[in-house]
Amino acid sequence: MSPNQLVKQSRKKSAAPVTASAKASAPADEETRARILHAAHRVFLRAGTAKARTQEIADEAGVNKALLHYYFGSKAALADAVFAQQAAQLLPRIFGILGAPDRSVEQKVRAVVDEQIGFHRANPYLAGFLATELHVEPDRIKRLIAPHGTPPLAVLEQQLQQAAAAGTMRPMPVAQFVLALMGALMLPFLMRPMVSLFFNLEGDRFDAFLDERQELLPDFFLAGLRP
Amino acid sequence: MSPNQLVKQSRKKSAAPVTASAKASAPADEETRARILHAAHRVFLRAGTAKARTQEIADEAGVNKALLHYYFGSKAALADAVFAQQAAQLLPRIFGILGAPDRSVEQKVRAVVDEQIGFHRANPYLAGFLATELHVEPDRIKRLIAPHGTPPLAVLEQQLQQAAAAGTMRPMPVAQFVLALMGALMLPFLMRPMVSLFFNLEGDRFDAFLDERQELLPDFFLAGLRP
DNA sequence: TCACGGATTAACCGTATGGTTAAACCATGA
DNA sequence: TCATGGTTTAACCATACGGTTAATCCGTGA
Repeated sequence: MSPNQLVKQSRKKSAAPVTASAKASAPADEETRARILHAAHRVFLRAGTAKARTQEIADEAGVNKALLHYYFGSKAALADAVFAQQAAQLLPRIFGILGAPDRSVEQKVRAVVDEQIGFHRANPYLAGFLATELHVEPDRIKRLIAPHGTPPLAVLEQQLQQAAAAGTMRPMPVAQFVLALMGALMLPFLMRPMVSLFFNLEGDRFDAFLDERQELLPDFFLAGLRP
Repeated sequence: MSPNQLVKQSRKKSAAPVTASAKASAPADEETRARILHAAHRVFLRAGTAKARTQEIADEAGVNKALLHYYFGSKAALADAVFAQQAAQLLPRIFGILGAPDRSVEQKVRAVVDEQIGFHRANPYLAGFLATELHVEPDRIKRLIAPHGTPPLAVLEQQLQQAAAAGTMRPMPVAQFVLALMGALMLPFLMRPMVSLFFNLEGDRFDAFLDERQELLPDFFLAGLRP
């Protein structure tokens, strides 16, 4: 599943300068657009779209504030673009691994734990940003993310069902299992300040905690699946 | 652990009307203060403190906007009060159950699953609110929540260590286990719109999913602990 | 070389918002 | 009954903010 498959095509009218000039894709300066999007990404992820200020984005992009509107039409539209981009960066990683047709359940669990811990370590604001935006504007995701033809986890579902039927695994609906696994992986990032405070994981210790987690979680979750 | 033990005492100067009149607790109308706090609670939890408007809180409390400042001094202070109150409502439930001295690990896991699913069902915005606020203002929790003398999970930690030493359980640090469990319990609420969309859990189906979850998670997590 | 048009900017605008002020209200007790 | 002081309000204020406008810049093709 490529990221673009997830995102509803929306470039249809990305706020052209009043006169709806054609030439939809790649106008002269696609690079400026990207620079703005990048700046918006940084600012929005840190502050959340509600607290973020367009001026700050413009500054960080090194352009005039009016240019944001020239390219994206409004703060909300820009926020939509960033949200869609971030969701489309996270979800395929999860579904791509867990939904793969050619790996065992065990391989998938080990792979997704490694991948996700690495990913959120490298993008520590992403999970919190998504949770924030989902909370503040719950309907946006329906507007922006396209439903997919076949459920992306159909293969994993079959694997779990067959193993359950064969008696080699505890019966467990995919959704229940995947959401347990993802919750365990994401919560430390979603509530990092609280987690750090209560489990004494400030600074370096948080990293050590993640190393240990990467080690322990796969076996733990696979053990949970044993009958 | 009572809720109040968690919250740093802060009433010391709750923005009295300039003349710092003594009479700290229960001035004439403690009830108005409570009504404002209640309204703030409702508005902040739905919208997050950044998007929430003081006017809306005043309306919902049936008072003039100036009264918010009379009682709480500023929007930020009011937000602090709500945040502290909400954190102090969630955390003792978890630590109270998991840290209890007189229950087995199995009893604790079963109890906390029941309790938390019920609690978040009844307070569906709380988890998202906490995540949002932690993300947007990561330092607030250190300012508002007092560190506790003895770690609240010391007993559980001992139980896990003893069971590991006896070979009846897989070795598992408390933090790793508790954060896996809490993540599994809270993620559906933290990212409900996304979860609902991708696992087809709109409306009633979400409730059914929670019922099923309440049934499955205890055994699943206890199985994960088996050696 | 110059006209065209997209890209970019400085300056501006209306308003929503958090916060303040001065006055009115009202219960209490002297 | 009236002075006191905590409580509440209507009206007001400053400004931060998202958005708009009109002009300028500048590469390109005729």
